[in-house]
Order: sequence, then structure tokens, then C-alpha cells
Amino acid sequence: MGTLPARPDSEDRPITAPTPLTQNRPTDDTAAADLRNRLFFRLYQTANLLNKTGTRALEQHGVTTQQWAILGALADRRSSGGISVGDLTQLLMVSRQNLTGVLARLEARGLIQRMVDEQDKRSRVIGLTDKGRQTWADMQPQIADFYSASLSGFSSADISAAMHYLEDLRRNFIEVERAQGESTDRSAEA
Amino acid sequence: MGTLPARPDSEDRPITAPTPLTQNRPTDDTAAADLRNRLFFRLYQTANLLNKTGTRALEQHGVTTQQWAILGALADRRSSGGISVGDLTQLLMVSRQNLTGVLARLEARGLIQRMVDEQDKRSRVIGLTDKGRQTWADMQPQIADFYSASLSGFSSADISAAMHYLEDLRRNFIEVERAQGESTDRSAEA
DNA sequence: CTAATTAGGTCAACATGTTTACGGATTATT
DNA sequence: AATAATCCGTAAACATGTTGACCTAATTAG
Repeated sequence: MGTLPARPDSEDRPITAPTPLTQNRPTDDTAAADLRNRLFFRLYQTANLLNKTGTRALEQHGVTTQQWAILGALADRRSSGGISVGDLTQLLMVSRQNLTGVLARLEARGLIQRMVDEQDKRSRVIGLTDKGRQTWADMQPQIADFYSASLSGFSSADISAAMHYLEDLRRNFIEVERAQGESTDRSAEA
Repeated sequence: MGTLPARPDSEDRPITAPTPLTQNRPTDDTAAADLRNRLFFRLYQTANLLNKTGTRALEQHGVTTQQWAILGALADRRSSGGISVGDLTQLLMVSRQNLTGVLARLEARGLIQRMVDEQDKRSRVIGLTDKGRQTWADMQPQIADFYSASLSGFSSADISAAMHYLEDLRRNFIEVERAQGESTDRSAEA
């Protein structure tokens, strides 16, 4: 490692430089930009780690974080009747094409099943199989351990506050996504 | 710990068909488990959206969020002499093999260059090319717009607090990762 | 009853991430 | 000097994400 900069350790510093465009003007502007840079970089890093450590925590069940999220959604009481693919894409914030692949893998393993919705025969209702329910139950100890380890030092208030910030961020992202879709004219209808 | 199934969402209803679920009164345990579930699910959703909207925001530059992160790290003043691949993997929290691919793409586009470190000839020093510096400069307006839109409604204190929570979470994840590596004995190191 | 819309599947191309494994060069250790 | 450890590239297999395009079936709007 040696003398090269960029130390992710302890009290690390900004990752991206304050925009060189604004030149050296150590005003509130550059400080604010720096703060924003760090926030998004933290989000990027933390998300990478969530997938890595989360998948490894459930390694013995052969379930990735994405599959974990899907199984969790299906295990929810409110999903007892099953969830349509469309609702799932909106819930997980991923594309339909991507979800098809993950669902195919889960179906191949016998954890979920696809049934035609009798109300709307275009729609497929995704639901847990008995094996899927069993797998979900088996996962709980590892999930609990993962939560405890990952939230070490977090009080209930901390968790609540963190979730609140993430929720606001998510909501803004959704708005950004909507605006981007508009400019590119993807689903112009309103 | 909680033994009830996860509920990725509690506020956004539009998940599935109307399924009234006025059931047993939630104890503190289930409420705590619910809170944790939602936090991690929010993180998962938000990360998905960050990559999606972030990449699209920089679409005109053909730069993804990952490349964005790398260019930002290289543009940092502390990286003026370049960054080693090893430092980059630690900074971005991704594997070396993954980084090789992304760096190859950036190098093919002429945005970065790899040089042999004269101090340690095993090490490659990654640095921005002039074209990379120019691209980074060109990206700044879109980055600023993206930040503004994504952080709409966030005060400086909010950003700071959100970053703090993400940092704590990240630190815990790193600890989890270390523990996982120990148990599986991947990189046995003290 | 046509016509448009919607719900999903599928296929393809691509970028990103993981893992295991091997190899080559260099540096550090004994 | 021989051995070990480190840095990095490469390869393969896999899961995950994106986009675009095309297709089928079913529902809905005219």
C-alpha cells in the first residue's frame, strides 16, 4: 500500500474531489459538494457490502440478498394470496426482465410457484411453495444474526432515523426516475 | 429474536390484492424485527435506484455509477500521483477481479491509464488521462443536478446525519465481512 | 367488434458483482 | 539462495442489474 492516498480506513476522507471547476474557493459551496459526494459514495459502498455480506450470511441456504428480498416479500402476511410480477417489480425497484430470471431460478429450486391469476389471466401470481416456506423459516436464525451484527450499536431510534433518511432518498430517486423517463419520453400518457 | 416473517414494507400498500391483516398485536420483538427488515429493504431499494438513476443521469457521458465512483476517486487531489489497484478495491469495496474489468473498459475508452509503480513493480498505478480529466469536468453539471434532485428536502444536517448512519452501517458490514472471512478461512490474516 | 393497451415471457447485448483457480512477476522472509 | 508472501491479470462460472425489441395472450376502450 505505501504512500498512496485514499485511505478507506478509520476517519476517512472525501472520495471524490470538490469539483475542480469551481476552483479553490473553500466556501460553503465546496464543503457542501464534498458532503454530498461522501454521502453517495457511502451509499455505494454500503450497498456493495450489503450484497456481499448478506449473501454470504445465507450461504448455507444458497440464497442471495435478492432472493432473500423476494422470499421475504412473499412470506409477508399481506402476500398470502400471492403477488403479481408487476407488483414485485415495483416493490423491489428492478426491471421486469431481471425479475423473470430470478423468479425462474427460484422456481427451478422449487421455492416459489407461478400461477395464472383467474381474475386477470394475463397476470401470474407468485407464491411460496411449502418448500419455500420451509426455507424461509430455516433462514430466520441467520437473518437474525446478520441483523444483530450489522446493527451493532444502533438503537431503535437510530434504526428508525436511518430508515427515514433512506426513505426520503428513495422517494427522491423515484422522482428523479420519473423525470428521466419523461424527458426521454418513455411512458408518456398523462 | 423475532421469529415472524419479514415485511419489507409496511407503508406502501400497493403490494397485492386487498388482504386485511388485522391480526395479533405486535409485540416489541416483532416490531423491532419489522423495523430492521424495513431498514435493510430500504437500503436494497435505494441502492438499486441509485445505480439506475445515477447511470441514467450521466447517460450522455456513457459513464455508469461505478465508473463515476472510480473517476471521482482518481480526480481527488490525494490521488494526484495515482492509485494502486489494491487501494481502489479497498476504497470501492469490490473484488479485484471485478475492478480489472471496469478498469479495462475505462482504459479502452482512454479515460484512465495503468502505469507500473517504480517503487513496487508488482503494483500498477491507475491515473486519469487528460481525456479522463476532461470527461470528469464535463460530468460536473450533471452530477450537481443529480445531487440536487436526489437530496431535495435535505438540509446539511440531514446529509450529515444520513452519512453518519451509513458510515456506521458500513463499518459494521466490514466487521461482519471480516468475521465471515475468518470462519470460512478465506484470507486467514490477523 | 376492431383497436389499443396491458401483463409477462423471451432473447440479446451489455455492465457489474461474486467466487475459485491459476500464473507471472516482484518483493519480503528465513 | 530458497521459500513465502504480495500485486495483479486472466479465465470461467454464476447471479444480478440495465436496455431494447419482439411476441402472445388477455383485457379494455372506441
